[in-house]
Amino acid sequence: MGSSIREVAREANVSLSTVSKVLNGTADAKFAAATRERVFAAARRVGYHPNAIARGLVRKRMDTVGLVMAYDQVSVTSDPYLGACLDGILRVNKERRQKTLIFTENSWEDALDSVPSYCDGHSDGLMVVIPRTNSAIVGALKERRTPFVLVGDSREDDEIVTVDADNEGGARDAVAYLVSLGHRRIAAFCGNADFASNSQRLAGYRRALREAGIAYREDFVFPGEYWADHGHRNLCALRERFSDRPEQRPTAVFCFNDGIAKGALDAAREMGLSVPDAISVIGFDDTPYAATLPPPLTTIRQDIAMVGEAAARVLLDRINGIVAPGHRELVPTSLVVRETTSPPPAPEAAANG
Amino acid sequence: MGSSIREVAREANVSLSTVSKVLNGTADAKFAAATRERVFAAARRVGYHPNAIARGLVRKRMDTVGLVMAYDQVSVTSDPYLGACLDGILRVNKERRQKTLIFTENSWEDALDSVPSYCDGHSDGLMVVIPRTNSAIVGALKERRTPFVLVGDSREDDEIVTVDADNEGGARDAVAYLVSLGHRRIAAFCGNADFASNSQRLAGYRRALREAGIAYREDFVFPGEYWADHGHRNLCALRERFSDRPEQRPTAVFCFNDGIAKGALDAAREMGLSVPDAISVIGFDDTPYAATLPPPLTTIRQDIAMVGEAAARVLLDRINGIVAPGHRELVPTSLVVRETTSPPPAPEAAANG
DNA sequence: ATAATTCGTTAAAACGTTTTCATCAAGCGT
DNA sequence: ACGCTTGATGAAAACGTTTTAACGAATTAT
Repeated sequence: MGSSIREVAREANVSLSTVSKVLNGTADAKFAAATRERVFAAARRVGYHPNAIARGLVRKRMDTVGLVMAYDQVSVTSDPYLGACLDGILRVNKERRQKTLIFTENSWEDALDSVPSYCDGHSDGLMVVIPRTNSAIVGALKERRTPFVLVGDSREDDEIVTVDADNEGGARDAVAYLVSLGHRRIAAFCGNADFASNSQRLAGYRRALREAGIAYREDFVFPGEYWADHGHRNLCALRERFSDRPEQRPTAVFCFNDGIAKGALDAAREMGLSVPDAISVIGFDDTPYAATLPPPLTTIRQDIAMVGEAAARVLLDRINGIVAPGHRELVPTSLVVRETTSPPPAPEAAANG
Repeated sequence: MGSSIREVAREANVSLSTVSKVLNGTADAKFAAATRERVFAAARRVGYHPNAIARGLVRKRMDTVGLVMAYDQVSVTSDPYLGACLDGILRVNKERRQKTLIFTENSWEDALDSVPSYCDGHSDGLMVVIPRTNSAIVGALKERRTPFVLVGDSREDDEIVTVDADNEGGARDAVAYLVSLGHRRIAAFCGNADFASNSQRLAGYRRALREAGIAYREDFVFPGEYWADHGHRNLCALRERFSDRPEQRPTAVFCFNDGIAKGALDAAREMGLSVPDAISVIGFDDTPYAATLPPPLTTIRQDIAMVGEAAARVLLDRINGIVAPGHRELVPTSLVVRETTSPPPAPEAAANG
């Protein structure tokens, strides 16, 4: 807008290329101090600032990265994951002088249709926040040249780069902590099967058991969704399932998120089951309300803003060729011990001791 | 990226311009059905999608609008205003097929330096979320050609367009409601003087008094900031100021936001002053916690997501020349009556009746 | 004194589109 | 038959930069 490089050139009595090179500090060409001064002065005089589009066209760089989010109803206020992620992304993009372009869709089908538009050269790369296992969109993205990273997914694929919280590691830590307290029979209350996080948390659960030399039991694993009522329902189901053989009953349950844990806590209270004395409960996410539950929830904290930061950083490195395809970045989680976990009840402790 | 219009032209055996016109459905030129079919087929075959940058360069339109936010610490998660606003903006931009470009800054000084970059042609227009009265940035924006709207400001200026909640109207409604309950002596607990909302809420306060034929009294207006402790402090100051003439004491207080109201409520409780029996309190914003305060707060609701929607809509209309400079859009507020307001205590009622 | 190098600068191509204007053939009215 | 419109297409300019390759002049080396 405003004034073009032409006016600067005319004003400074030099050629277009001279203006461009002086202003960009191009290394290969050295100009006389007088010339440079003249160019600078002219540029200032006419209020020149380069047009990003023209520059982008030739440079094939817009210093802009795209953020693709597709939820049923995208809302950064109502979805704490998106909000935190966005915060992290904005933070590093600002620091690295990148503009952030936002694409929101109501569904992944919509997103699939929009892939060509994401890859139209406007963004130098894409961050795709995609908590569900969704192959169609990934396939479509692979076919285009625009580099991208998957956020909230950590599938193993030599061609793509992913950034995610270390769901498997976190789950492993959760279960290992229960084991360290003396628990041997640990149930798992799963989330939605089509969420990438779900399979990873399940993998972490199995790994912890394996590391502890505890056999994996199908009947300790309860499918569900990432909602409180599934936690409630599954604790009931668990009590029901082992009603005839209480000595077989799990003494602890690893809930795949804090919502499920909350539901389980509610159910326990209703059944008169004391937590953690009768049964230990551990969650995942460390959502804000985890600390305020009765009792305050032991859980695994994942810092989503940090995931956002990592995503932005990795994408930029990918664009610049520093990170190669196949890179998987995991943001560490941490165990937050509160009041829903304790050693298993006495009979169990005796059996173990 | 991918394939350019050239390949399509070659593939379809037509000229560049033919491809462009057929694909864009340019009205002025009519092509033979066979030709069009050939072009479409070729485009599909080579997976052609136009390069947004090249197109933008000639069209001078990127179908992209910029969002400028500068807070001490920009965070859409921690600042409910930004988050809600962003939600609204994203909603209408998606609907209107606009990309949203986000610029965050740590301060308005930084933003001032970045104005040229905001106006580099990358965005067709800007939404500037600027709650404080800040003339420097507005002046800088005015000097450039990029159209912009101010969000969270409603200054009167023939050259600029603004979008904001109707702070003045809401404040007027708040005070008018107190008047309708029978109050005649109504105090005002103000927010930060440099916030645009503050002067408008003050104006609304004065207008309501004027409309009710009540004289404006300097000693009823308490300066402060948009924080709870200022509400606390000011209620104490109010009691102190009128300790020697209780019959002159305000019977109600209009707090310029819910935080201030919360502080006032706390102070009243500490002083053993019953709300609303001894004194009525009304807030502004209807923040989520307003309904959970003891007692639940009567307040003015402002729907910030709607402000965001209006901002996006108005900016687009401005870009398209539908809205002219000088336009001021006010998003209506609404009174939410809860339990902190009632008619003034008996002596006052007797004096009035 | 001539060739080779360096220095400071510029002309022109390129980036991938859209758009303006020109072209050519065919149909049409007179 | 002749100019005039209409219909279908293409050539070339434009958008505002960056970049490549080249230029002439001045300096240095031979």
